[in-house]
Amino acid sequence: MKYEAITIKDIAKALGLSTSTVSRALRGSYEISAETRKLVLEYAEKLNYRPNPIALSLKEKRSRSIGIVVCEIANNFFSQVINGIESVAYKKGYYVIISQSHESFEREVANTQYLASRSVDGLLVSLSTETTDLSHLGKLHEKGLPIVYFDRIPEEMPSHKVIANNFNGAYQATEHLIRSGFKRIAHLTISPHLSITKERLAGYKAALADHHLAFDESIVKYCKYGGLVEEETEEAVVGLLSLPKKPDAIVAASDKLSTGCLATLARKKIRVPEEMGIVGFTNSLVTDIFHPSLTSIRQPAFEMGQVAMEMLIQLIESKHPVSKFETRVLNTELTVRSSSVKAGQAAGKC
Amino acid sequence: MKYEAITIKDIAKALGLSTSTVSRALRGSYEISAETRKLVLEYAEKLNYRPNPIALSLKEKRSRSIGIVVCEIANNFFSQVINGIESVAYKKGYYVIISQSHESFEREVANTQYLASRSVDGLLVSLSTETTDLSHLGKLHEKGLPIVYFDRIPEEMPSHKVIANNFNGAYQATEHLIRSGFKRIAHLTISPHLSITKERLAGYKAALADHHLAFDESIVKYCKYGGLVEEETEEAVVGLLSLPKKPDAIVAASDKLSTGCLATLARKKIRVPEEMGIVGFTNSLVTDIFHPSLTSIRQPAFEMGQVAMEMLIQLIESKHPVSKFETRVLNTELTVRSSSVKAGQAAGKC
DNA sequence: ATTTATTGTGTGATCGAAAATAGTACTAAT
DNA sequence: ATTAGTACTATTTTCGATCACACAATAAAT
Repeated sequence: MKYEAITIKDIAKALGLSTSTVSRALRGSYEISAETRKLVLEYAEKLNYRPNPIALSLKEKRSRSIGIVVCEIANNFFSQVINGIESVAYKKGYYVIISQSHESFEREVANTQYLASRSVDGLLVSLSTETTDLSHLGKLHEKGLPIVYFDRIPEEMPSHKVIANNFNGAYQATEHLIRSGFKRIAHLTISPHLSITKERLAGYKAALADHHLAFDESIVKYCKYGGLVEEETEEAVVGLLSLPKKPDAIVAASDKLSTGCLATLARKKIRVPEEMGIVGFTNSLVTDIFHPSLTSIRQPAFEMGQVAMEMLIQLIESKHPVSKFETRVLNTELTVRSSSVKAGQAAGKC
Repeated sequence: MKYEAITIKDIAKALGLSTSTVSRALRGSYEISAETRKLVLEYAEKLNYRPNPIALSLKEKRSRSIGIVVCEIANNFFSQVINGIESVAYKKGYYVIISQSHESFEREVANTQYLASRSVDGLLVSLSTETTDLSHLGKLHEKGLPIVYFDRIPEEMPSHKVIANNFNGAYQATEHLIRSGFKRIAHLTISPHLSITKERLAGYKAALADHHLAFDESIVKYCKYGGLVEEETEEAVVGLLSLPKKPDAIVAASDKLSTGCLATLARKKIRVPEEMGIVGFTNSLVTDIFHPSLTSIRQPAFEMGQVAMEMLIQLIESKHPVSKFETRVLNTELTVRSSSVKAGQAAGKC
């Protein structure tokens, strides 16, 4: 059972022309007579002819499609990034193939290989939490496949990159909690080797230092799968709660960690923000209707997707091999809601 | 700048063999001597040879990949369905290409055309709200492309289909509100011609009828884009609130409608459930931490994806054209939380 | 009348892999 | 000695589209 499309041969045979004449007529080549062109175009239109992209890919070694590799699409941040990518791709006539690694290194490798061999013209990649070995991407880069990294980037790879200002985001979050009167602020974050983890941790530390609070490694909790596994978040939060010197606030470094944290605290009947303040990195659209509403650091996800796609197109369409690479840093945005402001305490004041 | 992979020709040249010998050796054909086979396999292994899927697709008119067409991936329900699809596809060695229509008929047509011409072996489709003309799908079906529809299905198209028991879901939701003491229950739903809208509306009506409540068309609000456009939901809810005979509860028919409804009520300072009860169709994982926590009808999204993919594989791998089609109906699940239960009122009793 | 442009169209190679077909070389059977 | 059979390997075609090149027909220039 297979779908059979109309080919250039069918048209050629039907009109008694050669395939190359038909091809040229369809592409509007100047060397074809107006009559023949009209004949071919009308017939092609009637039969709803579409050139076979597979054959074109094979011939031209390009496909006008690009591949996306992310850990999960069931995630506000990534699905918004993808929408940004698509908005630019659609305008420029590129098709987008989305694949998920589910935070598995093996799946990430399989996906990048598949996409590359499928003649995508370029890749947009955000690393899985498991990824430390980058050779699968290094090899593709060496072979000249354009790659732009976003969000979770490999520091040492020479390529265009787009990230949020994670340092600033975490700094803002932490400082906001300090100014709201919290004294012992924990950090709930992802796998320690990810770029975003390091950047956010650095911002968190800097804010503590600038406000003369001691950094305490014991209240930094790393969730290997960034909240993808629910129990992991619960365990981390419970771990914080059972410390002898309990924290009074948490900076959560991702969407799932923020919601997982809120949910765990609710189950444990910890009142937020009275007993525990929270600021979360999240791109959820429903932070308003959380209980309590969640003070959040929002990343410019849609914009990140747009910028990444624009950079990728620039690489793809560049006539010369590009060797000067750029890292774009986009600003985050703090929105104060109830989860970080105790009653009677005005936020923002010192 | 293009990625160059190793081909069968490179191997043939390097080893002084013909391409067909290499091809057969790689495929383990019996007619190749053990020595030659070993030589080729080892060399191919060393160079990390991978057959070019584009060339294979062109030759064999199949690609071991399938296409998904949904309106939006930034949606709990659909991203969970996709995960279900992927879980089966991965096991069976199929690749998955995801595309979004963003509720636009035009994009849906473009996506299906593109996927078909890219030699996907089959399609998994959930219609956009704009779609009424089905000829793009009809043509592909006639040409023998296997298609399985899920969730938003075209009733008249002969094909396998998977849906949730939308009638029952809406019936349960409505009946639960009635039993919780609500007297005038509105219905907030999607575009009227979608299958899910009709099924849910029928369930809603049936529950009203069975409990001797009158059906009132004026408190059924249709949101053309199903909540994709925020203002639309707000407008619908405000419309309900400004009626002379205001409803005291709402059954919301989708994820975005449920959260949009909660958010609008919060902004308007309407207390839920005291002034307005809500039950929402949603697959959100964070219904617990909504304020108030949201009584929900959950659809078996992951399972729906699995079933759809299994059905599609069955169509693809069938030796004979399939003409007997099946519609699988999966059960929904009602979880009672605070948004539908007034203080002092036990839910579930009559 | 012959040569030279110009214009329009056909032939065949190409992309990568697979397979139908065609050899070749050798052994075994008659 | 001739033929049949076996065990390999090579040649060529195929998939759909494009393009370099070849060539034919006509018109214009000599």
